[in-house]
Amino acid sequence: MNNTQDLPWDNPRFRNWVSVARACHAVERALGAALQPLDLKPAQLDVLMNLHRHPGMSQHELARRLLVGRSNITMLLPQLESRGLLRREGDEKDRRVLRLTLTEAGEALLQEALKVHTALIEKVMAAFSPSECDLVGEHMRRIVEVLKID
Amino acid sequence: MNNTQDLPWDNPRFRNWVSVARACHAVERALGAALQPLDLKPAQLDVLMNLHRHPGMSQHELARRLLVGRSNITMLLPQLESRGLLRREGDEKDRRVLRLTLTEAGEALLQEALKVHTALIEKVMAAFSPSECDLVGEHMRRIVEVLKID
DNA sequence: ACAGATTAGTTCAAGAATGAACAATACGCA
DNA sequence: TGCGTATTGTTCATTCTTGAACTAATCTGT
Repeated sequence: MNNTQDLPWDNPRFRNWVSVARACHAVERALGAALQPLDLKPAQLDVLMNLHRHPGMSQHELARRLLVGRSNITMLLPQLESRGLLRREGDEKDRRVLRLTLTEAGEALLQEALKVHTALIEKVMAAFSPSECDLVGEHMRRIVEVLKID
Repeated sequence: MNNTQDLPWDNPRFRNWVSVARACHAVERALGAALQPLDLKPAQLDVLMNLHRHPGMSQHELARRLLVGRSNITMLLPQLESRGLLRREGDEKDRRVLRLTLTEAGEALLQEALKVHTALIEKVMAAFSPSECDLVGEHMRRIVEVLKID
């Protein structure tokens, strides 16, 4: 141990954010393992979840929502499309954009994956009381907003 | 919007964890951008931070602490070593392990990077009161413990 | 109407991260 | 002592992600 310098580990915000980041990393890893039987990666599940909630999204909208590059979406979608989980159809009005929707198979797989995902999160968040849980969520959503402005 | 199914978005734990994950992702991305002038990636900063706090760590210990594969460490270290930021020296007792320590240059660069990192986190965590902040940190550390057992 | 600037999506090469297979070393127990 | 097992770190092939350059389509201002 080395604390002779003026370092930020006794700064509560710093120390606790580091813990948040570690926990996220750990949960992401656990989710990847838990999804293996469904042959889905966390990034692919994110796509399915977003398309379920916002059917008809464009690829660009999806990329922004996932905080990811547009090219990443381009690389990600064909895997899912060829598995018959989603459809890409050209927009009539604007022929540059492709509208994305889940197929029946996509919805069905999403349901299975969400069972796994929910179970993991329930386990991990069990120690949060409802009010703590909502408080944290509110703060986190504000963080994303603050950084979006940057 | 599509909420005709029995989906977990009205489950507070689920919805709020998703927000946590998004915020982490956003902060990671912002950190990457902020560290660019120092020619450091977030993963490399993690290495420096851990070696500062635990000098003489082995690569295996470092990998476990970062929740990362050993091979990742093997790929990561030469970049930092060749920049003169850390030393790898064989352990006398056990000739399999390599002990890792920061050089003066490594400590100096770490100080610079921590200024950037701390400033970002301060900005992002500004809305947390001290007690909220500690509460969240405690929960997150417990999450990592829970998953470590798995 | 039309030249210039924007925007959506793709391609491609480069950079990370992963896991399985491997070499060298250490340990444990007869 | 010595044999079988653990562990440490490396290598390598594969997969993911990224950002810059590119094409096609749309919008804007005159």
